[in-house]
Amino acid sequence: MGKVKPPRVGLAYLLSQVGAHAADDFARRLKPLGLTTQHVGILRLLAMKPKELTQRTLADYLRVQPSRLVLLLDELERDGLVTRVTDPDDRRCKRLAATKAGLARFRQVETVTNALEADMFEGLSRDDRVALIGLLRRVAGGVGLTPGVHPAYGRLAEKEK
Amino acid sequence: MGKVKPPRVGLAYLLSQVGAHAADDFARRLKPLGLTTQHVGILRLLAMKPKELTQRTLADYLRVQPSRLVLLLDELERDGLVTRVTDPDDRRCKRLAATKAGLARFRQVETVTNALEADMFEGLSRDDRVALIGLLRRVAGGVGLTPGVHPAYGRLAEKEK
DNA sequence: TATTGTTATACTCTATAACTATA
DNA sequence: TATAGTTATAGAGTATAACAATA
Repeated sequence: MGKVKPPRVGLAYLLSQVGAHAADDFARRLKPLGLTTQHVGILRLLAMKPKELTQRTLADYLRVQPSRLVLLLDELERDGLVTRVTDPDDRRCKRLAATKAGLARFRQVETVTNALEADMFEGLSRDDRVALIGLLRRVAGGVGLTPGVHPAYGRLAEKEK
Repeated sequence: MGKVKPPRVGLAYLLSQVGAHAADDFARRLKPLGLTTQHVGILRLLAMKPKELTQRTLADYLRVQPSRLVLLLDELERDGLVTRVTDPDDRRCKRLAATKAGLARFRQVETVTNALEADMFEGLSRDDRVALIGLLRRVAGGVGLTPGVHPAYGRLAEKEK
């Protein structure tokens, strides 16, 4: 069945392959918590308790379609993790905030993340990990990635260039 | 508009973020060639001129659904990059091969890849790149990734575990 | 008239199962 | 009966445009 020799691939491929594995593994571990990576991206920001964060601001930052954000927030709100409150000063806007349950759920996510990293980088020493982080940060900075904003959110990146 | 402070993220997140960027950038550069990353995954294997490669074998190796592979091969065949020949010994099987045009197209892909890597890792020295490759290979090996098989092909990875 | 959030719609990608032809 | 390839169908994700409420 498996008579196929592995082809040679470059650094970018390797990076994308390992990165995709990390994302898949994370998504799998998130499932028992009833969350997707997109939910977590939202919770991660709301957990910092930013003031005056509206759906529009969040959509712009994460590069999600506002219409997509509606559905994601519907789910988070239904589970009691997030609140949407109409702004009294501008009744068009809704102020977003994480609930206590939302913050607690996010701490669970952090536990999941720690477990993932422990497994995934088991073979790497402390120094190795520091070196890897440093190299990746330099690449990320070089190509202009925003810290904490995952490209998978909006594939509109294609249009920007 | 952008009053959001960047949250702290870990190594796995950084990896997935940079990896997703690499994949997006590659897909963007592939578009003028009329190919997707999935097409390239197939071409990459066929460019090694393996003997007796059938659709079933390819699907198992790449972890694509056979039904999905049909469509991908339809496109590659329509563009004259790949041939499907019914095996005379077992008329159910089709032997796959890259055409001359297919091999030429794949060389163009390699040029695109080189350009991508030159841009993406511009800020890294030769030694940095070697170090990064080494670290990533160790992670890839540690989590059991198959060289040259991108997780994005089959999301059925979720079921295996 | 412009903007926020929402709804409706279409399109792509993936997954499943049913079908055919061969064995 | 089992397998290789194909087709059909349904589901999730994404994108666009249209819409109601508010400014």
